[in-house]
Amino acid sequence: MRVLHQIHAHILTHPHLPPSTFSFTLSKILCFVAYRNVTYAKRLLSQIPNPTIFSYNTLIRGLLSQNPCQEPIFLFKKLLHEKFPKSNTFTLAFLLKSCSILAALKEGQQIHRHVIGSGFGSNLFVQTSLLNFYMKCEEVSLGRKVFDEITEKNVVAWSAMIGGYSRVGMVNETFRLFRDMQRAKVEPDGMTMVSVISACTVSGALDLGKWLHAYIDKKAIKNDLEISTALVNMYAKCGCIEKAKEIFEAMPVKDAKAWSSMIVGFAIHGHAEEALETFALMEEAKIEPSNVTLIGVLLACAHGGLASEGRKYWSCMLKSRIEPSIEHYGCMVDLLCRANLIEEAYGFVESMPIDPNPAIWRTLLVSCKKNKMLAKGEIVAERLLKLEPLNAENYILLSSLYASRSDWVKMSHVRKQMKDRGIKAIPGCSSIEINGFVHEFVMGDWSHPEAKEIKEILRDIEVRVHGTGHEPWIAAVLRYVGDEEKRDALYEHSERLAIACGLLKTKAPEVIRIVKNLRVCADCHEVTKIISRLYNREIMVRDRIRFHKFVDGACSCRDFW
DNA sequence: TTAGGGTTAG
Repeated sequence: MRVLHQIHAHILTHPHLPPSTFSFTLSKILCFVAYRNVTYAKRLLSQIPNPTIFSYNTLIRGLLSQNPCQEPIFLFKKLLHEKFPKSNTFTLAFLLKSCSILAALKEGQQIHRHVIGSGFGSNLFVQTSLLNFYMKCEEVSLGRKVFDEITEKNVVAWSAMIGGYSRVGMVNETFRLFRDMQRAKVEPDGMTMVSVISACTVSGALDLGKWLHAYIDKKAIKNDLEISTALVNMYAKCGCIEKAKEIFEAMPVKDAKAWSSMIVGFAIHGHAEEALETFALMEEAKIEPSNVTLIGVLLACAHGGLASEGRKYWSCMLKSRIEPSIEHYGCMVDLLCRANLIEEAYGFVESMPIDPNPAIWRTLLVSCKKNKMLAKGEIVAERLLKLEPLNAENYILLSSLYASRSDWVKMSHVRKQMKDRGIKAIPGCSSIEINGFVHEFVMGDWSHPEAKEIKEILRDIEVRVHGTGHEPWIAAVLRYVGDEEKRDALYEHSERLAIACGLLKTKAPEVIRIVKNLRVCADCHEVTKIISRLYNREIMVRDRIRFHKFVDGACSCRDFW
């Protein structure tokens, strides 16, 4: 920067330079400066007489590397208003990038209209930026339309579309497009692979993930830091923590993201000690922990029941450069609640310098319910319902708190409140990958082509589980129906449909791997334990919070979740 | 005379 300042000063003090050289040199300095110091870049731009579009583009690109802001859009409006200099494909691509960062749909669509009007609609860079913008705004069909209109699709265009599908969770579309890309004879690169692996991570598609891993080796795609991190994350989230560890240990270079992936992986598997050992090794390796690393560490302490260690890491964090975020506070509340330190957790929430979010109040309410703390639970529920009056889960929790104390009057009052307000529960959704296809199940949805066979397996499960003396915990079902229907409702919980599908379509010793969008309910947890014993199958369930490994009638979480 | 689009740990 010092040298740049000197050149800048030299130019300004030599006004005899030809105007074109003067402008060109300043615009070159602007290039170097834009990423580092936007304020300085703006001053430079103001010193260039009649700056070309190149200089404006440089500034816009610099602004993109800063915190997300509307400034590129304001700058574009100014250019449009002044009609000079005219924007080019670079301007439009950078602006679309800005809109994608902000997920600014309206502004991006205005730029799209400008793209068409200015005749740049067939420029590959602009098209790729457009499709990426729509996908970041989760406008999937608009993004796909732009993609389909690209005549010469290169690896970047394919990757942008694949990455877009992956981000919005359209797993089967991600894989389908990846296969289309191969058919189109476009070779995927590292970035493409990271996106496809990430889709496996989200959906828990282990077999596809393993296939991709082999594909990377076969095609000799450079197995760099990003790919290795994606693989560590994929194996950990697909239930293979040992394989994740193997890849992680073989990595020659590890950054904070790689370390965090491993730590979070151990944490969600309930391997608290290994998570903390890994964190200690990270510190030894002098890699600065990030905010996510600390979330992993606190998560590990919470799931491992290590309250005092958690407090220790918390106070270390307060002394560090990491600003505790709402997620960190959430982890601490979870940690204290799991250790049944509910009063301490409540005090902690009361003293938070930032407003507690619904998730934090819900954690407290779950604990109050578990410990049948009615008075405290009512206070917590009031705060929660004020913040989030439309979430069915909150009413279900409060209702089961009353149920746990046999307060049927208050329980039915909550149910009525829920009914009057027209609040419906978020449907549970579970998935299972079989032969490269992810089957999704929503509670009570029988649209699966093999629904009849799945129903037969469910009936078999019901009879056999009943034979062990298990009584369904029907208080978990909040519906205005008789007990029999409630029993049926439990048997139609999405994870049971997915487990039944796994039993139908796979054979032992293959592990049945399920991914669920919500937490596993108490009855499903109990029944899955029984199924693992009765059918002699290992069942892995990844719920919203963590992994459960069911083997021979027991769960790896030791019923602590 | 200058430059560009796609990924990555919660």
